[in-house]
Amino acid sequence: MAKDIITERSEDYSAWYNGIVKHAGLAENSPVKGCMIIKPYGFAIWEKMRDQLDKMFKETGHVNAYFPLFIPKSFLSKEADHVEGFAMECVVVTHHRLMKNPDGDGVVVDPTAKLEEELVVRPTSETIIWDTYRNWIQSYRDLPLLINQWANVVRWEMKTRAFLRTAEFLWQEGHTAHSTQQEAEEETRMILDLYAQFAEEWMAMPVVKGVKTINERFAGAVDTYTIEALMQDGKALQSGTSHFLGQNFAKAFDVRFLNENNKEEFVWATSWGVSTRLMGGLIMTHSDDDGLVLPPKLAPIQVVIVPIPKPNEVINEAADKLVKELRAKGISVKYDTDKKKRPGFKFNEYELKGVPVRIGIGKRDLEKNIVELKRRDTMEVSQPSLDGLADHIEQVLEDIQKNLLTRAKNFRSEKTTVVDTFDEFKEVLETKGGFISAHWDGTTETELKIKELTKATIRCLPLDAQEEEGSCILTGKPSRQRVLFAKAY
RNA sequence: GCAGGAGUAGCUUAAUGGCUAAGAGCACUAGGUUUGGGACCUAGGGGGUGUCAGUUCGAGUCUGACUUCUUGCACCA
Repeated sequence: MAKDIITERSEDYSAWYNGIVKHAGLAENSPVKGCMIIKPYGFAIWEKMRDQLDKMFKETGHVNAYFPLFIPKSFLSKEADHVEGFAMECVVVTHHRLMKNPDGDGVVVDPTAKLEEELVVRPTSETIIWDTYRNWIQSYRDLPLLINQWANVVRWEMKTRAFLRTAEFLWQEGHTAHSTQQEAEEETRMILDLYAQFAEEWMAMPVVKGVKTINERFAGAVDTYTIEALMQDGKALQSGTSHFLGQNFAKAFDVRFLNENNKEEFVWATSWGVSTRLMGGLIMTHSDDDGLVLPPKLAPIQVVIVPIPKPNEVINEAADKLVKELRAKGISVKYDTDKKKRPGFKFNEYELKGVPVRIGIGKRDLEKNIVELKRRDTMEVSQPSLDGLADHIEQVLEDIQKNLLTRAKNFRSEKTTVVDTFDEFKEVLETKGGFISAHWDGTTETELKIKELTKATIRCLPLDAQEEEGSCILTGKPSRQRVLFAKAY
């Protein structure tokens, strides 16, 4: 049991989360506030996410490119809403040289090396990209332009938490240009579906697809779509966003094209992204008091084989055969032959790291032609036969993947409450948490008032919401559909 | 950013302002004995207490600034 190492969830959820990040070897703090070092095991998980998403982007016609980290300060001022949204958290480069401190040790900024134009470290790349697209787009024949980039961005946040909100984070940002509004809107929605599919099929993290309110939408967007997930502590996590940008950036950066009728038009744009924040979502969707729990599709090690009590010729033979068979199926497997560590230690360590399936092989097992199999999601132990074991393990991995999603869906259902009065709303929020489905009169004023009174925000207007006459829980004004409230990360 | 709390070895932590030996457990190294859920024995190595400055005969213990983490608030993708 890892309970001596990690604080239990019920005791202190934040401490538990930090404990997982630290003790599962995902990340650690850096000397700079809000920045983190992603360690090899954590990065391996991110790589799996990245590779799959990258594949999905390419399958839908996108290509990768890379735009620079530094953006001329003046670019940020071109789209009014966009500036306002990001101005508060931009890191600015003002000088390009250090010098020996004339008054003592160390180095100081050389005051004579001031930059002509200050540079902003990208908080997102719309501005540099649209400045570039102006030159790339002349005709409808140049469209659509479907580009993605994998990059780091910096947003100087006041309050940071590993993966969930860091000053620097890794993400992908797609930036597309289209000749019609409809096509751009379809792109926005297509990517939203892609994100949702990824979240559910790969992360086993159920999400609600929806539209953001005006108040919550991306600075510079016409519409922001979101996938919202529910964490175990009842708080929501915005896990990915896809924006229909209209012609806002095209106008700000003067990106026009000649259409088929030889008429000049501004192009239509989208942008969309998911980040290392997904790692936080992954942790808080599945993990438990024994450590990380990973869905097999994202686990760097899917199966670990532990010789009991230690490797010997007979056990090695059985293990090597199994390793070979599993690898042939594309399953990543580790045979832990470390003689210094006893089985019990290894069991705990791999449970802490979230390895989905553990196989224990001992002399007694081999005599009976079985092994010991323990699955991480349920902690169930079984004794499958050595015959057809690789097939069996493959099945178990699929089952774990499925079970994690089902479990998370059930949790979300239990934690989604429909309320019709403000008293109920507050009651549920305090005692139960989770998503609250309620009527809202559609005004920013009411939204902000509810936030002020309860700390809950409107996570989204779910896309699958039924039209339903009702009255706003706060003002009693008429409403046509329920929206989803929650306290959020 | 504001208000509280905290920073001692890789981790968890001990040490009324006082003998320039900052103690331990885990981890690490060597050897040995063990081995079906975090083994045990023996012998080792590692820290000058987040950083800088100050008070003091004397600072891990007190003061200030800075820095990082953390809780709450504010802010925010």
